Amino acid sequence: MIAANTKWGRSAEALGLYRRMEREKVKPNDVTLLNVLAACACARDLETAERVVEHVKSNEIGFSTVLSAALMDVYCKCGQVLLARKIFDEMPERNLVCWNIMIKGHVEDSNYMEALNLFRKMQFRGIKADKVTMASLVLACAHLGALELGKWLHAYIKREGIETDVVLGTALVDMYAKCGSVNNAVNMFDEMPRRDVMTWTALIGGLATCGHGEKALQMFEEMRANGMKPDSVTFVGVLTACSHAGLVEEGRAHFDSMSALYGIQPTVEHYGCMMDLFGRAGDLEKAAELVRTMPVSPDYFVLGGLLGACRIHGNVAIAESTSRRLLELHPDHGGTYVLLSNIYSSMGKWDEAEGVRELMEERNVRKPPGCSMVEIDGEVHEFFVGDETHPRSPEIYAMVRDMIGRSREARGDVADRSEVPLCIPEEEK
DNA sequence: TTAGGGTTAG
Repeated sequence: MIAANTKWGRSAEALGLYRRMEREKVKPNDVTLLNVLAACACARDLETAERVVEHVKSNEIGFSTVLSAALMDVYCKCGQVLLARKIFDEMPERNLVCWNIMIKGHVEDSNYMEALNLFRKMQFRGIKADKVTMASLVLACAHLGALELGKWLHAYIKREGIETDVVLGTALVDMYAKCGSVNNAVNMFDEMPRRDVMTWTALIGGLATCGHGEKALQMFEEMRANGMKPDSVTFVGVLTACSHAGLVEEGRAHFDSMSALYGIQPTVEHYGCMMDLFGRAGDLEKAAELVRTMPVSPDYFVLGGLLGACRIHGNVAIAESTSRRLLELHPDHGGTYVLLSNIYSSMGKWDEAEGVRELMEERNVRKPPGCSMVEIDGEVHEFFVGDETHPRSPEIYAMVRDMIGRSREARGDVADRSEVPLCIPEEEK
């Protein structure tokens, strides 16, 4: 009963059954506890997992490889990666599943380098990776923006004859799109023999954020023509495509079709996209009105996005009311202060800008420095804003200068590329 | 009866 409930996504019922066993003093065996841990992993229930650990210890059941793996997975999913890693490091025997759980755990913890490190160790020990290992590693590359590494993983998958099923295929589509390689994402998508909603959604969202809004909407039409039903996440991609491509009316129509045609109720994410749609298009009043009237309360993303739009379009009034709300919600978030102060200073309101900086000082709020990662020759380098200590800094700044120059040229902002500063000016650090 | 992988707004 516990296994079946877990399998069908009813982890609360599964955990309820385990509590009932405890009450009725029915002794679980190792298989019961394994299933309970699987339910804990689904429900992110650390407390019950700790009760299972106590039970294993006090009843001389012992931690088999499988039971330890299940526990590691609970720890990873509950954000306790170090606890999982301790079990992993102390295990007398590790099979492929253990490695896969730990690699995914590090990826979820944003520790992509450690995930890739484990993959290296795995190869060193002669353990063959499978499609599950690869999906996690490809995801790590997607987060890092490590295109060359991602391409290498793709080649490795082909060379080792690892099956590219719909999950791994979707991960590759997503990785290529997140690394900005639209052609590779589309090619991967075309190559796949089977695609599901997530595959289509990954491509649509990827095209949208890479600046191919029209193509994303075209794929959305193709998706529907293929009889594939979009879900709530698909619409986030569709609305992103509209806002990035400046297609206000299309965006509005798609937003309305969500509930009318598909019975999908818009969530805060979708309202965020709509706010962005109006904000990017320069209609700050409409963006602000949407934030005022939306049926779900706007979160940090929505309000922060509105404040960002105010900076782009230089709207002080809406910026002030929005940052008031943001500062009430998150008084120790440095980004809000910096953004508001930059809005003031960009309009020559130096006293107000200084006032915000002083408030920040008073409240002892710090803004963590912005950080970028750049991949050169398959190696990922991390740079902080104004960082000149990295040995490859001059090269990176030259690249950034060139990129900014090109985008300004494309927008017609600056004709002469030499006007773009080589280093980030002191005051922006 | 038995552990692992993919899509989400500024």
